[in-house]
Amino acid sequence: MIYSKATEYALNALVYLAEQAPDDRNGVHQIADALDIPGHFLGKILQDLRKEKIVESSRGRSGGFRLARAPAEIGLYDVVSVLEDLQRYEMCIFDEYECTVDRPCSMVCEWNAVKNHITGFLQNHSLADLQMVRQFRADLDIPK
Amino acid sequence: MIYSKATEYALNALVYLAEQAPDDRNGVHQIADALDIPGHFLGKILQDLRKEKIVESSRGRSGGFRLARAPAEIGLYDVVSVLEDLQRYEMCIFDEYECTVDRPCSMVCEWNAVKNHITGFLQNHSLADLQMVRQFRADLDIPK
DNA sequence: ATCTATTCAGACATAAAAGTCTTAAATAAT
DNA sequence: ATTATTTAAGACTTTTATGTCTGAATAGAT
Repeated sequence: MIYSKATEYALNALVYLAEQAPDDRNGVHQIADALDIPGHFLGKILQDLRKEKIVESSRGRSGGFRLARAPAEIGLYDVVSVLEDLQRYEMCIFDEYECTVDRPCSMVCEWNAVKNHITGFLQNHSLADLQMVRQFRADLDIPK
Repeated sequence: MIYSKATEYALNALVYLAEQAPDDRNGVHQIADALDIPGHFLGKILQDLRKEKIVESSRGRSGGFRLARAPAEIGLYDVVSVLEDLQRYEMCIFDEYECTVDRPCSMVCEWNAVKNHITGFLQNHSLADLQMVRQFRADLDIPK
């Protein structure tokens, strides 16, 4: 993954939630155990996602997390931007300078196309797309 | 920058060296001062680059660093791979699984195209290209 | 009402990245 | 030979990312 562990865990947890019945509450430990990722860390990540209205939670005995809306309505860009500083990807490969269309670097530096590709991918795909990928893999028994 | 500080400093330092007379020795402090980056840290980075034969060094009174070959012969992939684990970029956006052409993920997941774009950029460009970018910017007085 | 499972919130701990410092070894100039 | 300058190497510190723990708040079950 080119992003942090937090983003990786978030994407996996969200796909997990997408695969459950839409109204089911899923406990942090249930998710963490199923995905084999650190439970308390996932808890913090889910709280961040909750603040951005990507998941909903309820406390108490049968509490847990669920998606705040349908997977197709949850864009990857929105998810990733919760946990990553995507401003980084607006910088030129060369250094910290910003690289925009009205600056010559963007003409010379094809890096611009690369970073637009990354950002575009995130903007044009949703959780539903990721979910489909995982389903394909499961169907074909792609090993860990 | 999507890469680490070390990579950023390395690219800047190498472009700096490319702009000097080919046989000149350039001291770490001279480079670090010119680029306003931490001197001792740069020293370690240059040692890593030396071990990979990207720069040469000589000790003593009029010692310093210089490029081991012409800028056009120094590929960005070679430089970046010294300081980054580029294996990361072969992983699927979804998780740590490897995503290759003979696996279904690569057909569904356009992420594959994104990461090939990144890797391809590095493989198809050299220090000389970066140097040209910097020259353009300097000529047009692009501010910091 | 009480018990218990659960999230919430934040403090705490560990690991990795980034940066600093010190000392040794090499070499050119004096 | 001595000295000043420079890289080489590694220990050390700081900062950020990752991960853990604890206790309080909440709400369903009994």
